[in-house]
Amino acid sequence: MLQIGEVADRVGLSLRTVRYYEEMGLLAPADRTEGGFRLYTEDQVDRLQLIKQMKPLGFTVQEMRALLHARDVLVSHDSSEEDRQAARESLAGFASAAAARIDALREQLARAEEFAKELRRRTRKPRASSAKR
Amino acid sequence: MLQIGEVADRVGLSLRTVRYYEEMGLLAPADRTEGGFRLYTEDQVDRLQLIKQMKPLGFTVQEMRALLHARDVLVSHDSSEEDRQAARESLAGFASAAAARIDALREQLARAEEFAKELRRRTRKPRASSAKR
DNA sequence: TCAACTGTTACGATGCGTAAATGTGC
DNA sequence: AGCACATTTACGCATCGTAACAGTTG
Repeated sequence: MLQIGEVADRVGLSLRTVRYYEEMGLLAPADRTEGGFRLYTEDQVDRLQLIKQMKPLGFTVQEMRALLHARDVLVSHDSSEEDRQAARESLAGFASAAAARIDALREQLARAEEFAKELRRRTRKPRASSAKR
Repeated sequence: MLQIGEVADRVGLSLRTVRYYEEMGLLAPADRTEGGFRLYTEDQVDRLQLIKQMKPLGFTVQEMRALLHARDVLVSHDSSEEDRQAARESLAGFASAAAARIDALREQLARAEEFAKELRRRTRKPRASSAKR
């Protein structure tokens, strides 16, 4: 069982963020010490990693909660086939959303590269001040 | 001279965003009508385009203001050589920051793709329920 | 007992969205 | 005169950062 500091360190999130995700219902600590310190299992560290992977794709916390719920249903061994089916559909939705966002990211990247290039161009001191433009 | 709606449309920003950037000191309208309507020049539209290009790289509004200021110094014909030099250094800093963020974006993209793939994998209904894991 | 860690609470920053009530332009 | 467009003001939201102050752990 790990304390929040260890967990945050390993996943690369701040304590605040971990607590925030808890507040938002993404993951509650498996246990607490007598004094109230949060205690986490390795599984929960994985869950946090998953969350951290989703974030850059711009999913909101609510969406992440939904996705995690679907995952939970699929992972659990005692969920009905209907639930599983719904969960799979939910995941499929997220998968295509993720694909769309990845495309957007790719476009962003391309434009950002253009921009950076332009920036470097402006940075170079013009030789003979042949003011073009 | 264009009104804010035209400008926002052409650049692809909301009115709110344009006004917000003004509030933050990124660009003031070149003029106003008698009644107070903001009026912009084509140059200002370009400036907004530039701002819009920077945003995806995660620069804060303050950073954008600094970068735009540096650009202004370089573009202006009556700025001292010291100012120009400082501006070039500032731009160089932004250029390397941009490069770093582009690298980060690229990494994000790669991980996002992994993630999406994983998501699609979970989505497929397992054939004979050979519960692996 | 001390240092390092954690707890809760709460206010702040960023970047806008979104009304509400009103005025302007053509 | 009408209707689209604009103005200011202001509150709301997501996602944390950052104290402040107190308690816990080893």
